[in-house]
Amino acid sequence: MPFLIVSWNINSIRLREDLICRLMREFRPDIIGLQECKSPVENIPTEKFKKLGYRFILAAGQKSYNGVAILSKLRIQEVGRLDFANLEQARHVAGELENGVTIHNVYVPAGGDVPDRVQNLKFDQKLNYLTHMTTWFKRHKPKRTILLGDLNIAPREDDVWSHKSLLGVVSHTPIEVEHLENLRSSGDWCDVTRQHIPAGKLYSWWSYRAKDWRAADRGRRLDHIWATSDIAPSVQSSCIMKDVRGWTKPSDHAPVFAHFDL
DNA sequence: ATGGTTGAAAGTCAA
Repeated sequence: MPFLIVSWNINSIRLREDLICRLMREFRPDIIGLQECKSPVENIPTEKFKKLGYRFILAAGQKSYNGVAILSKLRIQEVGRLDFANLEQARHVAGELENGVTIHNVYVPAGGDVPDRVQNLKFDQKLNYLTHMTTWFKRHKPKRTILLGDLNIAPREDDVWSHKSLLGVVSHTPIEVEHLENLRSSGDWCDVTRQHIPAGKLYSWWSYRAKDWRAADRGRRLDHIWATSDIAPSVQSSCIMKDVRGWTKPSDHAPVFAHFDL
């Protein structure tokens, strides 16, 4: 069964409702994992999504911050909303498709500005969040599972516009990369985007602060789609839709796509 | 070295 799955940090699901509908119309993905919905679940607009065929909606929400959702054309049953480092923040929702594939949608804490876990509580929480996730997946030994979301780490030199300039910048520091690598090995995960595009600069996020984000092109690949090694070979393709970053009133993140054929 | 923008929501806080 072929299906197209997307991960997209939407930076407000209410403000971006029409942008999500445009993505649905233009690319017709089967499943969309959203992060930074910034809305309580009861205030998430669902009518237009359902009219476009996305009848199955799972969400974890809170006021103003964080928030994740899965919008799906395929029947999906919620299997958990985990609070990995006990932060009491809506950063995870998981569901299971009828073909037995489990999808974890995660919004890893950004971690603040100072890359020091003593000076900066938010950085400490980010690393703790990754450690708790790692422990959880080691215990649960996932199979036929997809992990996607804004992981807020760009692990490789070619995942950032300048490796040298960003070594001390939260999102690309060695300790974060090490934590992400520990998470990756926790479930025998395969980064399916890099499986399909093994080399070259690749970004999913460009700051709002640049005068011309496209010309400056100072991006980072913070958004990821992973699959366990049993289903990773069934990925036909993966890409980041950079043009979406240039749509009217965009999110600062572009959506990541993966095409599976299971 | 610094400041630049956006969003939620009404203060700033977070990214």
